[in-house]
Amino acid sequence: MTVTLSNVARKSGYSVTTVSRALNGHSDVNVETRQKIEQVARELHYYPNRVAQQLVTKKANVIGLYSLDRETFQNQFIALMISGMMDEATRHNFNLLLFATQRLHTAQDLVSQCIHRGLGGAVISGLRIDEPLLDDLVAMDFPTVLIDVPIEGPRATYVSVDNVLGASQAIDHLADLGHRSIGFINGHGAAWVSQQRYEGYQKGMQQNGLTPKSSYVFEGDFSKESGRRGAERLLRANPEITAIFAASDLMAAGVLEQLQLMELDVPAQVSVVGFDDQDLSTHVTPALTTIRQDMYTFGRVAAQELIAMASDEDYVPQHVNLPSVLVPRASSGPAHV
Amino acid sequence: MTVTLSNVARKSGYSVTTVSRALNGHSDVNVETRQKIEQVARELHYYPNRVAQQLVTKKANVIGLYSLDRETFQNQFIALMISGMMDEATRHNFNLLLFATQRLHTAQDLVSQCIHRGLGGAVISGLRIDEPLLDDLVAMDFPTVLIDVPIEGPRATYVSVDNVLGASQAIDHLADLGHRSIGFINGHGAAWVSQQRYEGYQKGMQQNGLTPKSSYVFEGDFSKESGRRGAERLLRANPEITAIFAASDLMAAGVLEQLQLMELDVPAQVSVVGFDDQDLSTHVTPALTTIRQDMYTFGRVAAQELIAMASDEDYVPQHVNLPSVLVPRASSGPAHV
DNA sequence: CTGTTAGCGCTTTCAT
DNA sequence: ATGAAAGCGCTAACAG
Repeated sequence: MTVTLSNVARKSGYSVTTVSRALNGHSDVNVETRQKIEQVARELHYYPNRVAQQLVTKKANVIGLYSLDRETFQNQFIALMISGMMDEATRHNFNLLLFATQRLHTAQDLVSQCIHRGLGGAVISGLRIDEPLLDDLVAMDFPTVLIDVPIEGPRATYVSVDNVLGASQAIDHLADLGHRSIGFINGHGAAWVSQQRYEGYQKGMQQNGLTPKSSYVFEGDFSKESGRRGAERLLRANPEITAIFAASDLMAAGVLEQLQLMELDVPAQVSVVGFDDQDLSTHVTPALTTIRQDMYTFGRVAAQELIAMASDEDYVPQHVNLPSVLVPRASSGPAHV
Repeated sequence: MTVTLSNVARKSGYSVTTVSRALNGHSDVNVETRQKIEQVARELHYYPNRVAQQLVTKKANVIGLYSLDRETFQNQFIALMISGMMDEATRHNFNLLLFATQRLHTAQDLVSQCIHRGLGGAVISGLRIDEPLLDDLVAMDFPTVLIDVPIEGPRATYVSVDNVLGASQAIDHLADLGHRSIGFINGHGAAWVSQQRYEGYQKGMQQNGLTPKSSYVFEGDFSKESGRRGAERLLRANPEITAIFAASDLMAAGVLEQLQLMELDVPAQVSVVGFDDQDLSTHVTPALTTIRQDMYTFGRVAAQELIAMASDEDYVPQHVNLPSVLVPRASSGPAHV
């Protein structure tokens, strides 16, 4: 049924070894021999059995993506990342294996599983900052790239934007528009990015001569509903607020919804800025001003680092800081007087 | 470095064979022996090498997803499907491998590649109805599940909703609200679903005693922009139109945008109905009335059929018709008089 | 340049 | 109930 090397060998009259070398482009094969063999291989529709290849070379041509947060998986964030990883993997003749899991066990188990599945490395997304196995993981000599978790080691690195900068860009933008009372709706504290964006909010306020009051900050959980609730709270407690910065587009969409409910015009009465620049930011009304992070590139870069590590023992992984870009749209405008 | 069967064998004092059988739950192993072996395996953090397993059993525990349309990949449609496939795969101890490719070569090549990569079967999404290799593919004795392409064979089937019904449900809903002039913005004709939804539109009109004029139909391409353009055309050519049914939520979002531009109130002046029920349908204003198809379940069911085929030579694949459900929201209302 | 031999880690007859 | 031996399809020394 399936065509193997020895089929090609028999039909071409050469040994399995020679056929293998010919097909793998080794230099120690006669040109004519190679051509004949390639010809036969084509006729027979031969494709190397990757499984057998992998078993013997122990060189995995597979990278994996672990997505820890199931809900996360369903939004565009991860879809774009997968897309980027896929492109990069394809380019290097790697395959992409997907896993979703609620929780990771020990780092050792995780790594064993990966290795035995033939993975050359794994991207892990959705890890909480307080995840106990984090430290073990970096010590593990297994190529790992983390998304939005600041970990570095000889075989581990991470990809992120500068979230402090990103958040302060948002505040700068609003301050430039004359806003002085700026509320902040953050994601849940277990995410590293939340801590960073909070820091960026503080920094942004300060560098614009504004004092961040603690009542200006609401901790949401990245969901739309938490954005809605946050806007309600913030505005009820601080009627002077003229702008809200939400740490995700989805939460910003919730803010928009709540403002409409409260019959507050955006941006005439309240300006709103999100974070991510997912598609939904152009679907809502008004279109969201937001801080863009390019998840497709996250995926590409993560895969790139992983493949480099998997292919070269000595490759030293690089932490990659991707740019965060302010995308001004209709949801932000001059502060009313 | 990695723990193998023979490590466990040596440490436990049994032969590789026995250890293998013990760990695989064969009945011909002494209970105590099994316990001892399991104990050692646990201590050593043993995990079976899937690659080796696969090579010898030729039973692939991997299924693949081919996504043919790159743009498609980036929307929620495919992300939810992946999520569903992943859950189902995990449940059955299968892995999920991802591929994106612009075009497929011959069916034979596709299948060879899959087999040599160790795939037990593949889900293919984004195939055009006129794809030449379709016929070969079903003849191929390789487990295949197609998404939204009506193909059936001994080892092939497809998953879809009844798109004719879905579209007619949309028209029924609008007709019930008193609309008589209903425009239709379709997806591109190369998609099977477009043909079906067109048929459903016609049928829906007729069964409500309405005559579908050809000028009421616009062929878009599933993009938001084409929805916007469609609304513009339809309304310019037929000012009497009071409702528009778009064959995707994204196009419906474009319709909404255009109507706002034209200062037509939704739903007071024009009602809008979409198709899919993606998240964006609740992000737009007003929230979209739409025909829901559950892509997560698409993924689960597709994986299920695939795994059943891959695990059992004799399993006869079932075409699965998932329900389409009208989800009434704010974008549709009574026809104005 | 080409072939012989060995072995990756595992499962599976076939004996015992 | 357990073990010895063979082999899945391939690559990698090592000879010649």
